[in-house]
Amino acid sequence: MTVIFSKKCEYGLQAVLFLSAKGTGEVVSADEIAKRLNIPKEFVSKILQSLTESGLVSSRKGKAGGFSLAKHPALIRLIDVVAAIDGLAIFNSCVLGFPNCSPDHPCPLHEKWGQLRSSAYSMLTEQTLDQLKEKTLNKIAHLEA
Amino acid sequence: MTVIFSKKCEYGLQAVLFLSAKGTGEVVSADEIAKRLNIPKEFVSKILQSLTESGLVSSRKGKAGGFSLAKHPALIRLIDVVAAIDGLAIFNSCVLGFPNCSPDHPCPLHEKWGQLRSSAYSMLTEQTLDQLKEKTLNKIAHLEA
DNA sequence: TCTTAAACAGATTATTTTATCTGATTAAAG
DNA sequence: CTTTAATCAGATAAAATAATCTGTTTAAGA
Ligand code: SF4
Ligand code: SF4
Repeated sequence: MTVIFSKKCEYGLQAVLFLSAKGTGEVVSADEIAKRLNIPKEFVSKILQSLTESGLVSSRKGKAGGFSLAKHPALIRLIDVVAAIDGLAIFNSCVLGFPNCSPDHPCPLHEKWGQLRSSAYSMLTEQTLDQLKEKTLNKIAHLEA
Repeated sequence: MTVIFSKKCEYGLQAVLFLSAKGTGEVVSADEIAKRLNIPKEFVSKILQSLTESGLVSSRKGKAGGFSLAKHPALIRLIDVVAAIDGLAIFNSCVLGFPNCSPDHPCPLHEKWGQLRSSAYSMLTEQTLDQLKEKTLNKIAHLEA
């Protein structure tokens, strides 16, 4: 198998997009998130807890508790979520798994891959949650299909 | 962690690049490959066996046996190796892990990610082993560093 | 106050991926 | 013909990732 983001990170991104689509202040329970996104409840709960520690999400305990975004969606970039969960190592290491990735000792794909890597990084840095609200709502609406 | 290719695939690509750098006909033992690339011998051996089944590599048993490319390096594209090991699912599925990836029900990143995905695919399709010989040799030479 | 529903913390299990082992087969070379 | 060094096949072990469980704390609302 080939993967870009870990499951943790995928779920984290989905959940955070969902929270932003719900509205900035709104508190949503892990249970609802899990049901709407069809992902394991306990798992997404753990992930959101860790994002709470990272300061991207805030949580409220007790009945009617749940999670919400800790900042305005315009201030949360996708890269922030990725950095918090998977880290940024991928943007600094070799596609081919060779050690010592650097322009001094480039691997055979350095030139071409480096460009893609930068593009991906730029994309994740430029995209903020608010920009994706419309599309997120649309995707979630058709999720059962 | 975040990954593009599995370890299997990384090692497979490295090994195949190494074989091509060695010269088309030359037979190299798994032992030598493993030592030069600093990867587990038994593992790379298994991987090359599977690539033999796929028809990209050919093998010779017995003393002085080993592996060599089954075709001219100009005829082996990187995508062929990836397809044989990791498969092509990544080029057909959602970065965010949403189900039902398709232009009909695009996920929030579809537009931007789709472009990167295509670029990556093109790159792997265009690059053949022979084009990377020089750079591979150079990388391997500095591998200990 | 009591019940209920939530986050939270930490342990545990399950699954997948990565790596190793064991023995069989094959072929080169003395 | 025997030794040696290799692939190969299949089982096994180790590590990482994904998922679940168990119990505690917290707060809302009846
Ligand atoms: S191509 Fe070279 S420099 Fe680029 S990631 Fe691979 S090893 Fe590193
Ligand atoms: S962006 Fe949409 S269409 Fe593209 S991979 Fe993700 S779900 Fe699929």
